Amino acid sequence: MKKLKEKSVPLRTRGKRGPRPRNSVTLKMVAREAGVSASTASRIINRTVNVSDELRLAVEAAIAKFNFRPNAAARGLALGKTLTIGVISQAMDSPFYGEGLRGIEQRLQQRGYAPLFMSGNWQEKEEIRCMEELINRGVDGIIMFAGCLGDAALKAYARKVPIVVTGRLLRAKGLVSMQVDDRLGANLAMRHLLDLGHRRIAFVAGFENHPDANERLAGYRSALAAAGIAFDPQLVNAGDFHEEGGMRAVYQLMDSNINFTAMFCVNDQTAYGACLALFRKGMRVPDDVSVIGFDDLPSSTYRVPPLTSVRQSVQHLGVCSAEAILELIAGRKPQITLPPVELVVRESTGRAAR
Amino acid sequence: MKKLKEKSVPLRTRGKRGPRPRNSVTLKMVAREAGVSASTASRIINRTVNVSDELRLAVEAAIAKFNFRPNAAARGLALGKTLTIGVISQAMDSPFYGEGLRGIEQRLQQRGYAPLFMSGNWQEKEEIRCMEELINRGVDGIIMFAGCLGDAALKAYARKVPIVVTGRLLRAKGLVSMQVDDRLGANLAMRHLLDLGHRRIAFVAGFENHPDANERLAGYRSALAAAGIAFDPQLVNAGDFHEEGGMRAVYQLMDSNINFTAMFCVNDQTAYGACLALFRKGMRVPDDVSVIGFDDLPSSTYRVPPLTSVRQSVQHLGVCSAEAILELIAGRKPQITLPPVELVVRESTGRAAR
DNA sequence: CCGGTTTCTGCAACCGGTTTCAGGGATGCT
DNA sequence: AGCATCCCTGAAACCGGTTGCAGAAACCGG
Repeated sequence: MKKLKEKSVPLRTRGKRGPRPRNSVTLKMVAREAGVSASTASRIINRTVNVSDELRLAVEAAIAKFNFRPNAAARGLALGKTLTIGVISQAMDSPFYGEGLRGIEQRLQQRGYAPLFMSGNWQEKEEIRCMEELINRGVDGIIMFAGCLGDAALKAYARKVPIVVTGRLLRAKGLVSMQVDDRLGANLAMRHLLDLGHRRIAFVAGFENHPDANERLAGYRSALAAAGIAFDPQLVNAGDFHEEGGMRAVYQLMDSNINFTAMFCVNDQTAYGACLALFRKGMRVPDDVSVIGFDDLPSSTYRVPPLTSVRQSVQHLGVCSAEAILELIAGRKPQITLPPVELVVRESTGRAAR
Repeated sequence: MKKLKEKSVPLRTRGKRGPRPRNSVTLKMVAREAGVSASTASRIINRTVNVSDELRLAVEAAIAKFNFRPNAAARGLALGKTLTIGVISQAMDSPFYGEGLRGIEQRLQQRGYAPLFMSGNWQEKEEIRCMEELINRGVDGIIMFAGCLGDAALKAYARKVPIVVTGRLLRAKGLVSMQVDDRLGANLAMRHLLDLGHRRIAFVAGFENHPDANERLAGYRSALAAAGIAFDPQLVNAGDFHEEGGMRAVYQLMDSNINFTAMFCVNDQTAYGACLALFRKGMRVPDDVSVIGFDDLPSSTYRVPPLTSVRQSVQHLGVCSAEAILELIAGRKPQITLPPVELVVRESTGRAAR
């Protein structure tokens, strides 16, 4: 039975193995066509070393002829990198995240990277799942776009893969964080309302422990203090960063007969909800109540009336975070400066009524 | 100088090659820990064959101990599949696409697949770039979510990789298409306006050669015909599926002193623009002009006033297309039925004024 | 007690690239 | 001419998994 003493006989004669699902134009085929070895072809493609013009042209011709494009998985395996960046956001259909994701995609594409998006749906557990999945897939870096994962967990992950996180400030090795100046933005908004003569200004907050939300609340309070107006807790309502939260806040204020002539909302979506609730209650914006948001989403330009907001260019934030993760991967210290927040005055704010 | 006649001496003793960027827990390490070979470990992980309970437990323990997760690139290379689906849309920050993408992501995730999103920005050239890039990356299938790539090119790609395309109907091998019933939707919208007594109904169209847009226009015309109203080309204006197009249409109509009491817009974003332009012109919605959209984007619920629209559940369309691509990959014939379009009456439409 | 199955396991080929190393040819210098 | 250098190029190891094949062990009946 042991007829083969020579066990290392090559099995190449064996029939084709699995199905070959991809229409594979391989490097070898290109090399053979050009009359060179695979190594040389690879070197020409990656411009690793100089080769004679003759061979270069031959290989380039073969590539063009076959329309060859190197297999990304194989290259990723060999190089230990995938040219893919994992991006964790909360929901793709949120206008806020959509804009940021667009910025990320745009910048990454310019550098030959592709984003792999995953959504955490505002749940820490889901975010962890995303993290693990992205790491398995061998992404070269991860952008955590305004997530709710704890700082400690994030730091732990940062030891396995470069991470950029937005919406909070955090220092750790292999991690870069960036946050817009929420407090300044809130101050701009409040100063605008105060300048218009408003004194009873309501604030619709976000989730309790959300860093951005807290900073904006802090800005609200400091602006009031600077204007010599006492802080009235009745004027502050919890929201959820969505339209529903804005609506609930308005109903609550009005049902409690709390007086106010202006509302500062933690983000634009909240402001949209507030506007709708005011409309339902028969109040006109801005004649009866001024409303101001935060983020300046693209759609805010087209609201009726167009919404006054604090612009933070979420798209630009996306671009910057993409830039940062690439720098981090390259082993450099990212030196990113976010554009300043600015007030965009439109038609949802006006002089105080009384 | 030729001291080695034996050229096939293994080079394993050579120092570590490239940097090893990933925190690599490899299959081999797990296998060694469990006291088995890599093959056995692989078989246990994939449940390819039965192995003794003893070994199974040992391997499982080792996996847990190291928190091992197989490298996706390597597995993809070996298997010829990547558990990744390419998704081409036009822009991530569009509420329309955002919703669809969310549906796709949701469904794919349940099946262990991950979506790789790329945006074509409404340009055929970009879509081609996306296609090529996705194919290079070895995605197992591609979902083309309402793109503008030509039918012929699409069919050609379908021979290389399974494709699902939405927004048009197309028959080809390895390709599945799905389209909502635009004509019926347009009919529903028009019947609603006609029932409210409107006779001069403007239509804001989309791009010229866009299948969805054309179908909706056809529905507009057929509904008019059914009601015995002559088609007036003056009432039809070109749009761009965005707010700007809706605004331009309103300005054009009013500057030309063309009479109308209602507007049917090719999609919700166009309707948003129309509402804003009407507001600027001092017209009230719905008292002076009724406005109806198409898509029923989530934000339409929160417009002031809330927008009447034709619901097509873009998210569900996303879910269905994800379902279809998975079926296609599995070699089955997808049998998908889209939910019917339906009219959602809100407050932007009312009885005709005169 | 022995040959024939059946079940399990390991070796090594393979996926498609990248990269090290060594060898050959051309060139430079004495 | 002789020898060290430098530049190119190809063979083969390697990335981290999967899997065909065959050998070993366990099981079975006669």
